[in-house]
Formats: sequence, C-alpha cells, structure tokens
Amino acid sequence: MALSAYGKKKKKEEVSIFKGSPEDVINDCKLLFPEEIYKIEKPGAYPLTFADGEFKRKSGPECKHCKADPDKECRFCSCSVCGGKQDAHMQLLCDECNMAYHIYCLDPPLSKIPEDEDWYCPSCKNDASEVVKAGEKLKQSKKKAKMPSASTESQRDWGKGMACVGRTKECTIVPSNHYGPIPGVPVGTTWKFRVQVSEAGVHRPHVGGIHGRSNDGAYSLVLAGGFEDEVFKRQLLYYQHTSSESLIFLMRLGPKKKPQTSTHLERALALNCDAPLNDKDGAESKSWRAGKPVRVVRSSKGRRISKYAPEEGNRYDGIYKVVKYWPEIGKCGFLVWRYLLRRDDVEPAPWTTEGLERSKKLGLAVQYPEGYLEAMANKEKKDRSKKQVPKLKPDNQSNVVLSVEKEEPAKPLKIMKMKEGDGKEGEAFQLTPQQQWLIREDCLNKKLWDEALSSLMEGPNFLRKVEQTFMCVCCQELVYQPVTTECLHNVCKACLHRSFRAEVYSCPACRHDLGKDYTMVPNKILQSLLDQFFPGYSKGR
DNA sequence: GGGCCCGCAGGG
DNA sequence: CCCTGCGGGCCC
Repeated sequence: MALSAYGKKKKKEEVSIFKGSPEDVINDCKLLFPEEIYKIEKPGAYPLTFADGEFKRKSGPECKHCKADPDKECRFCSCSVCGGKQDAHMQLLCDECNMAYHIYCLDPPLSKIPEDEDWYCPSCKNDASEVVKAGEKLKQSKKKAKMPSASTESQRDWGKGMACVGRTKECTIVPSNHYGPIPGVPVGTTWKFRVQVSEAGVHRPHVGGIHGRSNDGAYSLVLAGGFEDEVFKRQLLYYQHTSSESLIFLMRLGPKKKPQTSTHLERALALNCDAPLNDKDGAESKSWRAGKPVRVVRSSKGRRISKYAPEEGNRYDGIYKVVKYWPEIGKCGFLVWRYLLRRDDVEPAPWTTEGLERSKKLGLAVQYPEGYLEAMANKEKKDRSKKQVPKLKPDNQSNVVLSVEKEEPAKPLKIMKMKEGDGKEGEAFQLTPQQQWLIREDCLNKKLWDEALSSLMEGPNFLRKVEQTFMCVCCQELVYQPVTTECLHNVCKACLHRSFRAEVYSCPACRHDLGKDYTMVPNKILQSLLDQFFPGYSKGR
C-alpha cells in the first residue's frame, strides 16, 4: 500500500533503498506530512520521490496531461476516478499501475487508509478466487479475459439455463479414451442434455458428434439428425441412414477445405475398422466384429430423418462397429466419407420389443439435471400467474387454486418398503425420487394421486390404477396432453378442443362451465409422469 | 421459428 | 496455446 505523492510515498524499489522497515517509512511519512501541510502546499506541482532515505521533490512539472496545473482536474496525476487533487492524504497509489484513488471514490469506498502493505487498484487487483493456492490447478484467467464476455458490455441474461454451463460431475470410472460401454450405464439410458451425456462419460465432448483421437480411434458418436445433402451450413455434414441393425454415418469436408485430406475425426473413426487404414480409397473389415467398439447416442434432434431417434433427449443405444468406410463424391462435388456401422451389443436395442421391456423393467426415463424440473415448474408457475389470473370461485374452489401458488413444504411420500425379495411378484411398485417429486408437485391432482398411490403395494396393479385414474372421458384412453380443469378433471387437450369447436364450453366430465375463453394449458407434470409410466403411449396421437 | 452468441471440453 | 464443434437459451 502506498499513498499518493501528496500523501505517503510509494514505489517498492524506492522504499527498499530506505534502511528501515516499511512501517518506519509510514511513520516517517505521518510525521513529515501532517494533514495541515497538504492544505498549505498545493498538490500537483512537484511530486515527491523517496530515495536514499529521504524525500526529495522532483524538479519540473511531473504531469504531461494537466501540466501540473493545481486547479485542473487530472485523472493521470490525481484521483483516477474524479480527477480531483484535493485530499491528497486520502489518495491511495496502486502498487501496480501507480495510479491514484481517493479512498472515498473507490467502489466500495474505504473509510480509512488500509493498513496492508500493498494496495492494488480495482483494475490491477487480482480476484481472490483467481489466486492459485498451493496444490491447486492453474486457473484460466487469461482465457477468460479473452472471452467475449470480458469485453462486451452485453447485458444479456443467459437465463442460468443449460446453454452455458459446464460439467458438475465427471466420469472417472473409466478414462476418457475408453472403448466400449460405460459400466453401470445400460442401453436405453436417456439424458435431456448433452452435458449430462458428457458427465456420464458416454460421449464426452460438450458439442461435437464424434469423440475420438486421430492416432487411436473413435470412442463415441452422437447422431443428431443433420442437414440435407445440398445444404452447406457447416464444415462437416453428418447424415445418418439407419436400419435397426446398421447405420451409415456420413462426413463431408466443407467447401473451404481441400478435398482428399481427412480431418482427424474422419481418421479416428476409420481406425475403428478392423482393416489397415486407407484414407484414400477406404477399407473394409475382414471380420467386422473385431473392430473397435463405438458407443452410439441418438438425439431427439434426429427424429426428422430417423425413426429410431428418441422422442426426447439423448439416448445411449449401445455398441456399434465400423464394417467399412469409403469416400464418395457428393452431388456438389465434395468428398464425402461414408461409414457403415453395425450394431454389436448383447443388450437389446431400445426400440425393439425386448429393449422396450427391458427399459421398463429398469425404470429408465429421461434424466434431467438436478433441480431442472423444479426450476422449470417454478418458471411455469410464474408465467402462468402473470398471464392468467386464476378464476377464483366464490366458494370451495378457492383453496384449490391457492394450493398451486402456495409453496408447500416437501413432505416425503410414504413409500412402503417391501420385503427384500428377488424382484418378482408381490413387490410394491417403486417410484423414482423424481417421480415422487413430480407427483407431489402435481397438486391439482393430489386427490387422484392419493387414490392411485394406495395401489402402490399391489405392484404392477399400480400402473393399471394410474391408467384408470387418468383416463380421458372423451376418448376413453389414457389422457394425452392433459388439461387439468378448474373442476379438477383431466381431459386430453385435443378432446377439449373438439368439444369447444362444437361450441360446448363445459367440462366433459362434470359439465362444469369453463367459459368460452378458457385457456387450455396442458399439465406438463402429469404428462411427464404418464410418459414415464407408459413409455411411448402417446405415439401416433 | 431462426439467428445470435456465450460457453465448455477436447484434441493437436 | 490454439482451434473447433449437430448446445442451448434468449431475442427478434
């Protein structure tokens, strides 16, 4: 720490000339420059330097900017914030850049001169969180400084959503260059976001369709749809043509790159094939199963072109092998590498009957990041209360509506633990924590859920009960995109629409008048639960 | 609904 | 250190 030239002296190297301790210097300064002196001596003209154990005035005007005019404000030789030359004894000098700051011009302002030896101004000060402590990894402050956010003054709210988050966990049970399945991750496991897939270790790149190394091979692929052949949106074009047992993976070099040279990712995937690498003509394996295994993840974004893509999120579909790869000249004259991959996994593919059963048995449902659904539900609540003031009925309805708005303390659902058995009949139906939470959250249907939950002990019968409880009175099927009415009935949105089109504006279940302008908001929580209990039931509706 | 743009993680 | 990528959310 140092005071301005008009206060205390500074500059480490100069101080080091002094034979005493820094405290001595400070004390000396206090004696030498009591406050009164500053008032008499106009600051600015001839700054002091400290050398050979004593203070000396530099001759001539120091500041080029204000020509040491004592009446001129100057942010170079005086306070960098206000430019004022007053209160020199309250001006701190930065030990890095040597600029002066009034203690009261700082943000937050200081009430007195700090006692620390060193002081750094806001622009030179290192963030304490950036300081690398012993044993810690180096932090990337330089990198951050280069990031757009450091220079742009964009006030954009990124929503604290999933757009810009990093991993919170990392898969450590296998190395990042691990081939084959990730232990504990069954085929059919589905994650909402790519970050989660990365966290699970199934496909590590945050963005990017191939994970591989050019001198080793490819570990995993994400099939996320792609662009039509003619479209030149990106450097690489991925396109998948799938059948249940095999798929063709396409990579094309963008127009800016020279044809013939393959990127490291193309090379990586080629290395998986059980054949000597040939990046000119391609190659075919002698025994395809002997190739290196590739984990394949299908994303819901691929639905447009593949019927095997999941409805939501990213699903691990198992191990594939590269049967062969070959270059082709595409329609537009660019080189396209095609890879024929074939499934080679003992676990059934998720879309087969066998696979569906297995997923059901394992209770596989789309996994969301921790707190994600809660956040979404809260957001929805807010949006809804902003958009639509709930119609309050004068009588008994009011507390029902209130129960949506009121935050109820989370009570654990009573789940009866069943006897430790081998998982056969007689076992109670097990709800995942997420399902429990969703049920609690679906407060409009509390009564109905209570009723259904009473069948939990009856194992598979529970699902039948749920199906019964949430049957749409119109179509006599499990409700799809259910609208939970103010009279607490669940009807498919489409069915309700049909009724309204026929100019019937009442609840199909109880004839309660909903009003012509009733807004049909599907109950997403209920939908999510039903999707979990009856995977795929909404298909084709 | 499509662009924009920040961010991370990975390989070289 | 550099560059890049079939993310994802917000704004227009």
